[in-house]
Amino acid sequence: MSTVTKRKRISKSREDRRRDLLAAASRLFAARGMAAITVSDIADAADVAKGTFYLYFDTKEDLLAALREQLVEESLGYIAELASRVGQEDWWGQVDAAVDSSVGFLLAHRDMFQVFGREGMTPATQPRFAACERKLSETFAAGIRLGVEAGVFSVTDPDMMGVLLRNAVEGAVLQAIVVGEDLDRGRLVSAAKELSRKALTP
Amino acid sequence: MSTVTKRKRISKSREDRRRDLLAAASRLFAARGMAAITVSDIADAADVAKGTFYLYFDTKEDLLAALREQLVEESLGYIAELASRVGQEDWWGQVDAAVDSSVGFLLAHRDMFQVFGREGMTPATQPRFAACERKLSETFAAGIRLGVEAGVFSVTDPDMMGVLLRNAVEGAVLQAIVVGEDLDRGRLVSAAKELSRKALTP
Amino acid sequence: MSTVTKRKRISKSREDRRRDLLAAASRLFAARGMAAITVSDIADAADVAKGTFYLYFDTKEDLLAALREQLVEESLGYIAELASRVGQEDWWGQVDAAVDSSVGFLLAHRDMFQVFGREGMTPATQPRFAACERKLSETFAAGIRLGVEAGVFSVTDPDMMGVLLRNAVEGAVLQAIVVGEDLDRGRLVSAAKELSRKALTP
Amino acid sequence: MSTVTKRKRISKSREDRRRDLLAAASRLFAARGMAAITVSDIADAADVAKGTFYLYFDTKEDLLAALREQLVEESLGYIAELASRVGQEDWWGQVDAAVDSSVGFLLAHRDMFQVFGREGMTPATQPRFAACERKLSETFAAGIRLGVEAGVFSVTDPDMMGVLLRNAVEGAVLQAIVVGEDLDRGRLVSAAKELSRKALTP
DNA sequence: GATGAATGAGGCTTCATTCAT
DNA sequence: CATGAATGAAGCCTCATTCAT
Repeated sequence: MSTVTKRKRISKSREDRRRDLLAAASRLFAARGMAAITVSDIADAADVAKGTFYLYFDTKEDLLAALREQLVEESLGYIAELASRVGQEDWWGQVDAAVDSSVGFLLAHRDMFQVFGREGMTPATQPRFAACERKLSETFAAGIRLGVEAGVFSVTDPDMMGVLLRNAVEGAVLQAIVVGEDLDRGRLVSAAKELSRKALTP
Repeated sequence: MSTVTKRKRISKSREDRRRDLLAAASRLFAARGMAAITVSDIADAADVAKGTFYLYFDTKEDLLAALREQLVEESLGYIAELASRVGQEDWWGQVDAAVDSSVGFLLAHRDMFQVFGREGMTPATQPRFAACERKLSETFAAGIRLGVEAGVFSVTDPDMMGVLLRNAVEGAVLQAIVVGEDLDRGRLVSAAKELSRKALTP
Repeated sequence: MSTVTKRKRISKSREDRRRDLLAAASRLFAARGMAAITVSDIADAADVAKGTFYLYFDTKEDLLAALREQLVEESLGYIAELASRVGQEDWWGQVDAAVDSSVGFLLAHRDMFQVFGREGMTPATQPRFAACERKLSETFAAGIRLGVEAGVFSVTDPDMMGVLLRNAVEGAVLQAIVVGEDLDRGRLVSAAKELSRKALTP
Repeated sequence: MSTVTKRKRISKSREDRRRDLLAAASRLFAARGMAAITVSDIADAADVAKGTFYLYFDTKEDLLAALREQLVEESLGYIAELASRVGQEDWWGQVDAAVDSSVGFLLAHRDMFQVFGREGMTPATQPRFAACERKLSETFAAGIRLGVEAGVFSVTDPDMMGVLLRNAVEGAVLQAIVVGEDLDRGRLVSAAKELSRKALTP
């Protein structure tokens, strides 16, 4: 009598299964670090056999890429949304909204950022993210520049200020996520708004 | 396989050897990512035999820890230095100085930050760094608090503002380092000073 | 992974399906070598699902055996035909005919010989073929012996000469097949006839 | 208490170890067929750890290539030797000598021929051997042609006759090797000489 | 019957670590 | 001390075979 338990064969739609594997992987990566996770672990967590993994991804690296792509995709969506709001009437309201949505977005994808905010950004991997970050910074900068032109904001170097503000908020949230400490979201958002407003005030 | 190249037996002081290995490791990690570097690579780069590596470090993880400790140590030194300047007469000059030295410190240790800013911060590893970051934020916050008490600065939430400002500068520098793009240090420093001053201005 | 292509459910007679699979297999084996071909490849080439393969063969080895048996079967038929002509009046005509039909048979089954002339003849597999080869050599020898008794041929060791002549022709044809070079059939047949005749001449 | 037995670490010269591995591999391949043998089997048979195998060969395929090359090398040596004797005075003695040395060479390398006479000659692999066989046939043909020019031999198509005679002897020996039956070397050699002499006789 | 997603044993390969020289 | 060949655990991936639909 052995302890081996046979798995029930369950067929799922291709998309579902793929999602399961991606979700299992990001959960494990976030919890224990990419280097520590094997394909077996991922398959087990997704409740499929090891071989099944390879029905959905060519290699382990392929899954990584997919995870990366997923985050990039959603980030680009978020950036586009952000950009669409730029240049409306209420300039200071926009600043607040940008802070709010940034924090919201980061927290909504904490797992992914925990993974890629760290190990994922290997020399081999970062170009995709780098482009994304540049775009985000650029979006911030564009908003600031418009506000300056409209005579509402006043900044010496809008581009660099965009980079700094983005990193202030992003860094603070990620730090909290990675460290795993309880984040007082309210306090963070308030302080970030105060910082942003002051930064853009003439 | 592999081609054979004989090495001359060179005796160095224990400390020198150790330093060589650490330096080789951080260089390699920064260039190609931790996951891609083997003990062999490190030994080769330090121009010693693989076995020699184990005369200086118990395990590969041990070297990692040493590298980590090295960064933490230097960071703590830097933080202490920063702290020693807090509370002097010239409040705004202190702000500028903090920005200058932060950027300087980060750039001086770019390799290490490139390594640990990414993959090194595994769930298993971060507590040491976390403590360090907390200390740094706390030092910033202390300075701000004193300034507020002195009636020079005005901030609603000094602690959180410390975190935000630290991340603004640190994030901007690290982003540049990781991405490898040319950083216009002058512009960054100027913008960071502008941001810091505005943030603390009543 | 892999792109999905739906197949139409086509019902064929059991024998036809089996033949399709065998044909597909021998084609693939001949082209790319047995080791490189998977059950999937065979199923694809026969335009059926992988599972269908197992409705016609218990295992991959089972198909191999069937392929082997097929070749053995046809070889035995050919040998029987050869044997039936032994002992007729025109002795030298028989020699020529044997050469002609040998070359013809080998070329007609080039694929199979290309497969089994090589990898198929694993230690585990050859006994079936060995028996076949022995029978063929024996048939040649019998013909020679009769000719000797009839006073037409003259050979010291008919059995061994049968083995040698068989291998001369078979080897030359197979070499050409395996190498894939253009075989000048006419030249080969002429030379083989010259060799055979001289070998048996007093 | 477990049944695990530790291997004693024994260092050997690079060449010796390599030879051990090649020898172990060809022995196993000959006995059980290439497809059935794993790197583990080879390492075990050579009494080294699996990892050690990769200190001497990049991949399993690399060992195969080395084995192949070894056979090709020795074959070329043998061919060169054969060629060096062509065109001496005693024409018929040369014929006998060629038969003798052919049989000797084949038997001396039975293991290798048993391996490569079969599975090794995969579509991917044969070009190297093909060139070798062509060279051998060509050497035979050259000898025959010279004899014809000298007025000693008489053959219609020396090239093709070279191919046929080579295959007669080679095939007979290999057949015996592969099948594993006891070969009466004396009878084979005698018959082969008779065949060769008759083939070249005017 | 037919299908192809799912399974998991087993092969190949890497690399941290050990140890005889 | 230094060396680097040797070790073997462990990871990635393939593919023959099964089975729910």
